[in-house]
Amino acid sequence: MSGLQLYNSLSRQKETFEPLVPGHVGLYVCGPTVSGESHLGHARPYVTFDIVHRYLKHLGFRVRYVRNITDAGHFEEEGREAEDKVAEKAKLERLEPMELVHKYTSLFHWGMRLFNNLEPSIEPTATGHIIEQQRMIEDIMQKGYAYEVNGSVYFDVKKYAADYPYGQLSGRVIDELLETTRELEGQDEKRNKVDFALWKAAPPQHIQRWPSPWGEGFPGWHIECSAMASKYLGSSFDIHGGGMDLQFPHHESEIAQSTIAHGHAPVRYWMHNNMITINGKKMGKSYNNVIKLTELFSGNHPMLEQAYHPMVVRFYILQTHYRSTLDFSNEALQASEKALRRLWEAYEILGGLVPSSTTTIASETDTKIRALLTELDEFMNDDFNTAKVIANLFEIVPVINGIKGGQLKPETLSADTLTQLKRAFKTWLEDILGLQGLQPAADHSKLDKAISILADIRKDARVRKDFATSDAIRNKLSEAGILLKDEKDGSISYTLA
RNA sequence: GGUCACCUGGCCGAGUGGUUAGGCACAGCUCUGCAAAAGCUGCUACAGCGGUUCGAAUCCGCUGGUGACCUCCA
Repeated sequence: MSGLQLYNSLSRQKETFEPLVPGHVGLYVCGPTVSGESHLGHARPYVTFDIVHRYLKHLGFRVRYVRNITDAGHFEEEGREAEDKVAEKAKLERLEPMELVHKYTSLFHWGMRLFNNLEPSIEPTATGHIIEQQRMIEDIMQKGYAYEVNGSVYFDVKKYAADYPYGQLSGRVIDELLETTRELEGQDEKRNKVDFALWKAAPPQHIQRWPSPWGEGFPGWHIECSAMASKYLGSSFDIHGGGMDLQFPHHESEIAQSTIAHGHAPVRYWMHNNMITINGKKMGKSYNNVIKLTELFSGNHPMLEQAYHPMVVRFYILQTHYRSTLDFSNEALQASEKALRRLWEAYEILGGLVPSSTTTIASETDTKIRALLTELDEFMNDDFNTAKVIANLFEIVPVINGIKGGQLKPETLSADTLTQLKRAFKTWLEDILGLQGLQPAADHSKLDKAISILADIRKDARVRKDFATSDAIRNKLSEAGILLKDEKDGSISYTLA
């Protein structure tokens, strides 16, 4: 078996992963609500589950990864009447709902691509599955766990809780929920405060609306995920992921709905990533402390000291375990940038190392490298501990640099280990962690030539001990953002700042 | 108010009851005309107070602090 252990939010412990269908994995992740721009906080689940996706593939599973686009607009109940988030924003921006949704979907995809997240297998939209959602609602009503009031349909949580275990995932106790003193307006229609809407009647001004057996309206908060997950992954599937903040009520409601509709719990393993915080507080719209991806990548935000490359952000996310909070700071991002540069440079250097012809008995270092590589699988199998994987890769960096810099003899590594090492770095950095170099892949051949001309002049000057000239060349290039390095072998290399 | 987490060295962060996580920063050294890079070395912490234990940052309790969820939220 794979030996993969993952933390199941449902049981609150690590469990051995065993797919329902051998060799196949069904993975569902709650996607974005495309009524606005994605921000740094949104980056976390999609990077996290991209790693899950990639690693499962690496283990040889065939993965069907479904990630929805919420484009129907969940309504909000804090005001007097339900209002459609999407429609509301559209009015402000004078856009058609579908136009708005399209714009932010595109922007979301743009961000995902920059993060080098693999595409999901299926990316279903809520608006594209109205029929499926209605069918599911009807089914639940027939089974007696939902009721209609004034064109809206609500799920009867109290009744459900009497017949099935409720609140397991989020640790809620139904009686406590019922007793909550919290008063929310516009809840008169519900039999109990804990009930949630499956279908909501659309007020006249509501732009998004669909005909239904209960009149014109739109789907409730949670039904889309259940309907689409079961359509594409089956009534029972392996892994459902999302942010911790979705555990309640979203995921708890999904479980209840699906359990009634299908007669059994929908998901075997629930995975939840922790939040990204900023100054210790969760980054979120309601806190008004978000940094949008466009701002992050451009540096155009009062809290940002500079722009951050998407790969830096990805790396920064991966340096922490996904179930820990991750605090944003310029210092942390900048540390990640330097670290990633060093790691990637070592990776490139590694590619150029050639095995020593000298045959030697395995050195201590050689043995250590092999051990470090072996551990990578263990770390990843232990609930996707990318932080430890990266730590081990960093332990290897001085060996690579040492061989290149001459501090270590080439025969320190056996040919076999070197081959393994090269393959491992490729596999782990590129395939599993999904990292890329920071240098844009643009064509630099002309720049290369220009620099090499300057480098030659500088070399001449140095031979003549005309250090004034040589230093001037280096310093001026440095001001232009081009850093020259005199290598030990007399060659000159450069990097772009 | 209820439920549940978390509190690690200058900063970010991993963590198993007994062994240096790692990164960034910093200091010294090697290399270098100088620099950069690289290498080596150093910096050894676990909120406080009790308890369990031969031994606890790691288990238990109390106190303090922070946060999340309970309402749309990744």
